[in-house]
Amino acid sequence: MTQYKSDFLRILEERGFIHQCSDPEALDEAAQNGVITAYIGFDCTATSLHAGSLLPIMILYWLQQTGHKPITLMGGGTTKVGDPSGKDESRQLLNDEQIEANMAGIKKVFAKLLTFGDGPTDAIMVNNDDWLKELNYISFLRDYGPHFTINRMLSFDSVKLRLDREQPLTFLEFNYMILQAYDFLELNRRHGCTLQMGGSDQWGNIINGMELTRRVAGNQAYALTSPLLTTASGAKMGKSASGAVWLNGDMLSPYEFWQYFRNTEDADVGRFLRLFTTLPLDEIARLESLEGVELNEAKKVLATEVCALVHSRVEADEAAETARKTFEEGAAADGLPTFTHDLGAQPGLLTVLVASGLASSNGEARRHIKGGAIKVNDVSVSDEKRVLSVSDVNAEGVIKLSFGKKRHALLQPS
RNA sequence: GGAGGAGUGCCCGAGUGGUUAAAGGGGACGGGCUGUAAACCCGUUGGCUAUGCCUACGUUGGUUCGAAUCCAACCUCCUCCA
Repeated sequence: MTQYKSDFLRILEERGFIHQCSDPEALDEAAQNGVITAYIGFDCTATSLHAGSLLPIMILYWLQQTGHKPITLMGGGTTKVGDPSGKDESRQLLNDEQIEANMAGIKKVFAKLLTFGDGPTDAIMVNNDDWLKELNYISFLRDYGPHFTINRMLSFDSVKLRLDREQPLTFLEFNYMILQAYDFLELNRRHGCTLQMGGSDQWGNIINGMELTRRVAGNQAYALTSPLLTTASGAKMGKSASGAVWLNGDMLSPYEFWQYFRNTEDADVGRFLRLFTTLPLDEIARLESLEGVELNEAKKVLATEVCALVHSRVEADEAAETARKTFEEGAAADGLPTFTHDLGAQPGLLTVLVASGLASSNGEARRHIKGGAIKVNDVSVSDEKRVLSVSDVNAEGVIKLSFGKKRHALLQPS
């Protein structure tokens, strides 16, 4: 491993963010001698990013913390075309208003970790639609087509894999590479951006952009990728029982977000602490050396720290406290997901479970009751005809519903 | 343009006239064991106003008492030929 001299690369290296880097020595040099401007591209297909995007966001965080300028590139233009990589169902195409709304939602998370503004190291958010929509096919081909050889494009893993497996690769997809490369060039021209970062699966695309920038603009540029993030047991990052692990509070409560990280597998604790928190490395080393039950303490620290970064310190502490009451005291902590329901008509448990979001249909609720997964005020229920009434309301004025050991909701009588 | 093959539930994949809401596996969820972990074992894995009804095997029609299964057209993909 290279011994990096710049703060930026040294920190990324120490914390496990680096998978590949195009010219480490030169980039290290550049990062020492001045401000580098770097970008990462993000999808804007939803109003929030999810946990899978946390890793690139943290890279941008460290970039800015070490005195450089982050650019968050929103793929507004590419979103309009639709991502072709999903084979059968082509993603629904979004219109300008939706994309606009999504970008606004996503920016809320960036704003928690990055400082935006006009200063030399302030972050900026740009939308590739700004330049992609202006492109003229013929002049684009003439200006940039000569810089890409099919021979070379065919040699990229992303392409080779598809061809080897005899899966179709459409011309549209094939062109994505070029559009992405063009983004890099455009950012270089507009903002002096010299580094693109991304997941290891983006390596080929990034290299293309780097070379295009060098050929057309004559500027040295760099590529840096991070490892593809999966849990120790191989699952993709960012899915939980209740769906995607959104970063925005209005999509997923801080408490549920906290729970996601609290449930990290043992084998991932150290890695995640390095990647997703800003704790000093010696502190992390201490935490990950804990064993058995004690490691749970490290998981709580992990959950609270990540939650504090993405939401706020106050919300993180509240989430930790809610979890403590719920799991360590078995109480009905008021920070649990809460919903209101009328008890006047003595609603059936099935209906209420669906209303709470713990089950998505009566049938599912029924199965869960049969499977012994449902509790009302911590008492198992086996009767699917069970009805709720005011007599079920506990001393705190709510009814606690549980699905399994981990998911709870409070019913507030209305 | 010609000749063949394929399209099944979240995914992979069996089924080739009724007993099929559809084998098996994966994933996911729940239970057990634990530490709100992993591994392992067990269970569940269309919907509903529910001894019944509705939706579902690429799409639309047809044959039949009855179709995922047979027929026709169409759509999509793959292979070979031109």
